[in-house]
Amino acid sequence: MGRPIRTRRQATLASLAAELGVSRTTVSNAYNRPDQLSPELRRRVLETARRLGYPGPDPVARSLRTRKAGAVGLLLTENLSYAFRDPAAVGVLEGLALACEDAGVGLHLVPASPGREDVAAVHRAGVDGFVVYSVPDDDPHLAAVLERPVPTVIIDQPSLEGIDRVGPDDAAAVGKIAEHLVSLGHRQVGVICMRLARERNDDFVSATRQSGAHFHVQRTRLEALAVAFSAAGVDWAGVPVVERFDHTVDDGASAARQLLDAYPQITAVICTSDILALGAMAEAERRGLRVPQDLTVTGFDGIAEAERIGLTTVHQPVLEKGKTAGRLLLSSGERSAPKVITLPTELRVGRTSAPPRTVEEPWFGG
Amino acid sequence: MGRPIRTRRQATLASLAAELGVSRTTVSNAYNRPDQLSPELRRRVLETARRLGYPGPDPVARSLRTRKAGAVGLLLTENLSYAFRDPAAVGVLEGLALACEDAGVGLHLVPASPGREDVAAVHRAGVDGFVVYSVPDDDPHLAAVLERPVPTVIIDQPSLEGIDRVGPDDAAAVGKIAEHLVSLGHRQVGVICMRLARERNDDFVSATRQSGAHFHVQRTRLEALAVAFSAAGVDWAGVPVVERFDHTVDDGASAARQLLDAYPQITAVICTSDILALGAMAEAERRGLRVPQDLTVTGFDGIAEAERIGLTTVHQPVLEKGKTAGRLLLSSGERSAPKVITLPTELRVGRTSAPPRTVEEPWFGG
DNA sequence: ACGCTAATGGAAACCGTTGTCAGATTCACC
DNA sequence: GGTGAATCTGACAACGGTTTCCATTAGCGT
Repeated sequence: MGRPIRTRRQATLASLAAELGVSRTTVSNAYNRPDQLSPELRRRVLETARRLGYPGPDPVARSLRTRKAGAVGLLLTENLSYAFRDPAAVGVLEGLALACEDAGVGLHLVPASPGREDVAAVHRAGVDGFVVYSVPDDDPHLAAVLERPVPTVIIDQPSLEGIDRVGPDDAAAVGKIAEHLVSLGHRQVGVICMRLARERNDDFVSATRQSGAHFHVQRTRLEALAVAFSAAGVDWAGVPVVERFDHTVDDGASAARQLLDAYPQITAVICTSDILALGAMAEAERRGLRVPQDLTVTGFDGIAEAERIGLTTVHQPVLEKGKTAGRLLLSSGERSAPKVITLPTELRVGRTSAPPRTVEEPWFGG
Repeated sequence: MGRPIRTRRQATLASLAAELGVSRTTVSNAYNRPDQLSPELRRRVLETARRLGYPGPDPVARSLRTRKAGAVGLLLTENLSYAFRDPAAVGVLEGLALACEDAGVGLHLVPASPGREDVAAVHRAGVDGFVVYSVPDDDPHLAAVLERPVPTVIIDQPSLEGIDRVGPDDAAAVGKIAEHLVSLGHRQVGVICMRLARERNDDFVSATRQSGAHFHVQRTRLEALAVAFSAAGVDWAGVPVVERFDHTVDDGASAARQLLDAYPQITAVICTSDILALGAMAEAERRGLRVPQDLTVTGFDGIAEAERIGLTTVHQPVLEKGKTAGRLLLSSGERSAPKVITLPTELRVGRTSAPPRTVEEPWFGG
């Protein structure tokens, strides 16, 4: 047996029909509408197809004719590794893939080349719709997607007029963390966050860069922290924020180092992701700080590893996020009003947060 | 501004040409060959396109004509979550995605519906090639892929005639683990492995099931273990092997429980993945066994979390695996002989393996 | 003025299907 | 053997582009 040898020219539906002495319609029906022709003929068609090495109707031609690509596009952040190394992002991906699988459609990862502003890939993608996840709000790829005449759902992005959207209640979630820390007595805190814009800045973050951040989630979280701490009487302008462009445990560690070197009095490190928090914990250990006795560390996302080590974090339903987006997109038939879906988050207090050292004595000056 | 309102019928290249009073060729050239028409005319074309809300040439029609889909298909195991929850699999995915990004082509995840034997998705995928990863060797989807007249690369699969293949030197890798354990003095070992076939079996594995496993990697690893331990004088038939269909930390834990309940004398648990090993460690802790003093645990894959906790494991270059497969596929121009690429692995001894308790005394009865 | 070359735009074939609709064939049944 | 119903089949027109020649025009040196 073995696979058919691919000689010169591929067989087509037409050539198959000619070989059989039937019309193209009949061959097409043999594949797509078995009830439209006799079982006997169908058997003959399929057998001849096998003999001729005809692989069945060409998917592209079919798509053109039916105006259905059978796939949805996913536009991810420029840096793919960023997405794949973050379990939270992978969770979204998984949820989306599951929704697609349920619907029997493919998931097409659009190659959004980082360097060149090559939007062509967006134009080249044969898809019936797009999901856009975690790209900066000024990304040209996003603009290109919006120009395509197909339904689109955005995840974790600022609202766009007329576009479906799904995201967690980020502000509320961050509020829970802040409230937790404030109630524990922390007043000297530092923040480690992910990239805020497309330009690299592995350093402390100025106020203007904070408020001008192009990554919606990060901006929202920082703003919510500012609000919550200000409300608790902490001067937000005095709270150091360290940014890291790449999103790895090592970067979290180096950020923590930078933060604690400059502000040793800090009692709590707030990280805007669990991955960064893992790094912060490693750095704490490296410098002999006990967590949580000497230093409180919090994360964000609620990834599995965080749970295993007991990280205090805010859990968000990443799988649901992807699934919901997928379902929203795939169900977008003749819906009228665009939908906005907000998913719940949950504070999970672990073993990495405790009152600050200086508060160990019950009375402290106020 | 806002996005163009999609009234009745989409503009097409033809309608745009008519509006402009030029030929379709010219409009097409405006997009694809700017050097073929005057800048002035091109500007006019593009501007009119914007005005009419023409989103540029239809990708599907283009693909049909050019016979290039601009995407490669990825056929994953039936159960998507299985793939996404395993950092090793995600690493492969990442590598593949990176290779695709470099080449500017999309990555199309084929929805291989678990239940129904719905091979149609494979036929429906408009792609220029396929990568097949971690599917059982009797999977109908795999057969369907091989029937498509496009190049294919398989990862971690048994060799197929005429098909490019990339995989780690699994047998050698396992040999290193076995050798390590044997040299530490372990003779009473147990094994925890992933699913061996498409039918669920969350239980001990018979010899026939072992040798008849349809997942190539798992079968290879078990066989290599058998060889290595037999060579060391251990009767492989007496070594218990527990299988888990799902691939989660919890499943690893439950497998370890089942194993240790039945064989408390075991001194080392060999897991065929790090994820399972993490579960085994959790179970050891639960029953008060110290690792490695009371129990040695080893994994496989070398995922990041394993490294962080110091798991003894075999590291395989998962990212490279995906990248290599992608490059192989995308470079398959007029190559003659199919290539087989074997990637190196490396034993990483961590803090979870040590000599067995009973060997603490230098002399022990033989 | 004249021919030659380069630049520019156009006509038509083709990519491989699907879907519609009308016509052909078969068939059971009276 | 006639008749209508049921079942198949075939012709043809899209689907929305790309690409290979060709034709025209413009530029230019002499």
